[in-house]
Amino acid sequence: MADVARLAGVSSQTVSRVSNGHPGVVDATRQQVLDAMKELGYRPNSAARALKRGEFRTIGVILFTLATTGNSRTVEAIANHAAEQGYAITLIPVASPTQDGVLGAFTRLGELAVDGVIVIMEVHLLDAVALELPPGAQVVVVDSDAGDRYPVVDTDQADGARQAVSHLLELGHHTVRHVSGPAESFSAGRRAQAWRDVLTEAGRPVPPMLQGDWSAESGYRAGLEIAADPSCTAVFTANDQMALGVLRALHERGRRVPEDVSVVGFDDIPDAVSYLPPLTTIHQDFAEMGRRCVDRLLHQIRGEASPPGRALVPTRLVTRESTAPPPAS
Amino acid sequence: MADVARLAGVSSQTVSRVSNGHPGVVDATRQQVLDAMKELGYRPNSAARALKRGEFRTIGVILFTLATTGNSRTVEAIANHAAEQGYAITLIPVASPTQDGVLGAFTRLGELAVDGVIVIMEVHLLDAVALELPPGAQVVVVDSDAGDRYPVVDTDQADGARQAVSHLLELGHHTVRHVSGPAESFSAGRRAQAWRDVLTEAGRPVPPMLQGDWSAESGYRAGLEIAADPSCTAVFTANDQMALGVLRALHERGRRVPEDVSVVGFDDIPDAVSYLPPLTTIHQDFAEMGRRCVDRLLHQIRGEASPPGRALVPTRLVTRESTAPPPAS
DNA sequence: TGCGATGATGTTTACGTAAACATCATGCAC
DNA sequence: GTGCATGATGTTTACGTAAACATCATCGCA
Repeated sequence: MADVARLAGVSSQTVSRVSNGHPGVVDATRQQVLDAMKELGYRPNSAARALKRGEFRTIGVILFTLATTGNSRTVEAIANHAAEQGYAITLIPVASPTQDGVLGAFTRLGELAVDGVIVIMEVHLLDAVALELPPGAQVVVVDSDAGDRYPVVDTDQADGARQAVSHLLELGHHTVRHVSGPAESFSAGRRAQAWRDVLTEAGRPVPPMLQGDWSAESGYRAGLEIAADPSCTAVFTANDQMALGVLRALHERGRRVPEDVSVVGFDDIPDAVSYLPPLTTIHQDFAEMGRRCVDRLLHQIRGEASPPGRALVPTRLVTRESTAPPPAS
Repeated sequence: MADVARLAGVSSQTVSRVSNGHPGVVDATRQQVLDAMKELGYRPNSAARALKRGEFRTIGVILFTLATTGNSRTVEAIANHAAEQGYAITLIPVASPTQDGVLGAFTRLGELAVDGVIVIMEVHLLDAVALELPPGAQVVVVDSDAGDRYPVVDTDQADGARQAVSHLLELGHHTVRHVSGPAESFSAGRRAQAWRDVLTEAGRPVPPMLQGDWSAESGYRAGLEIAADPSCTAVFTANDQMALGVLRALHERGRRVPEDVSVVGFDDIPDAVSYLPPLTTIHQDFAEMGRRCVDRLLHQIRGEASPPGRALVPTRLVTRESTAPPPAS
């Protein structure tokens, strides 16, 4: 910076003013400075900036994995929206969903250059360790059981699940089986609860729930059980990838979809339209989710009033070919 | 830090030594400092650290999208391995594969607090703009056409594609059609070239190539054309998601896989085993890829000798049920 | 016993920036 | 013409840390 100032024949403070777009610099001077910057290939040192300003213009995102489509799409949306707001995203992967893994991530996090953190993870896993945030850092939690401790940005999981199950009941199915996500997932829990609620409200029997882990493989295992149950005519899976596994199991066991069994997924990932058959599923608006996370966090960082409302991000049913009325039997 | 020093009754320099794990501090003193840190909730300020040390311990990853499975898995592997090395990952999403989008990303990048950058993108798109890196930042390019300008970490795309096509020929197929990735993708180009080479070397006809964009939807469109070509008995798609679309199209048109048509994908994403039928594909080792990217970049950052070899990350054929000998005809 | 070597700890300084304050020239009102 | 307001630019300082150097006590050995 000093070099630039010397070359432009001004003080370093004027260089600073130009580089930050402050007013009160005459055009001729500004141009001189800009020329000098260019000639010397000057880039402001972000560490020094951050030190002086007391903020990093960076948001940390802490999560277990990018392997589930929902997570990676959420992260992408967060990154895009944050970039628009002039913030960068730092990824904090947690090696494993164990205390050690989380602890390691948070130890790193404590020293990390972030103004705030978005947690895409079950909060109770955080409780296991002292949540040592960088001083002054804010937290927003995605789709989790944060209670009142942290602001939460939420998708309307329950409504989505209700739409899925209702859709199947309206088609005439007597009841619906559910392949849920992992027990520790709050989202999975809410989808399962809504499934139970709708059946109960409709006076239908609630068949045993099958437990998966979001992966297609786990869906396949659940699907084998479903295929072995001739009374089952409708399945609601907690995400699309598990639905893919269910479809495979049903196909292998000779049960046709949707003629014999209807299947509804959750997420509406781009691939779902290409499943065999194309999957009826609950569409999630990941972009909106990312936007809300970032907006909310920035509000907090700036100490502004509590962000506008706690409305849930809506979901909607997308009907494709994997659902139909039950067989006449 | 001064507060901690005061409370512990030592100098700030001793606090610094403890916080960085430097030797030469007696255990009793160290413990006092640690206690004081804990009591005051002290966290080192990473901006000041970075300023003093001249490095950020952060790697930037610049890419278009996390929506393709390959990208998100590569990023995850990079993040994990970087974390092991004490480095954080900053995501730099490029809004769109246009000059404006890339330019915007690089303008931000220029001011970003990173020691190096991993580019998961076609280099020729970077050429459109002045590649203004933070001073001293290093670059590693993934699977791209960087020529000699940047170090490249590469998967053995060509070998993978050769394995795929050879496998089909060995099963007895006369020739193989190819659904490629987007024209601007270097990886896609190499897979397509290898496909052409193998067919040519075997003295087989090279049928017209079909162009996709990595998405299942584009695979579906290509699949419809393939289904309309009764002479086609074998397809090699440049990734698994497009293979999913091809499977759907073939199924809709009543062409059985693998009895009528064999299909081979590329990537071996976890879902591929659950496709109908489970997909024969080329396995990529994304974890190894991520590791090599990070190692290579850190080598450069530290100014160490040119990293060990430029060996390609190997690929391997995973045979499942989507391939079989051609119909007797 | 004394002296140098060793190891523990303290003091000074600089990293690059931007806020706060100081200075200077210009122009306008009286 | 004088004085003062205004706007442009320069000077000083502090942000929190860690390297370099300085100091001090202790211990072993002649």
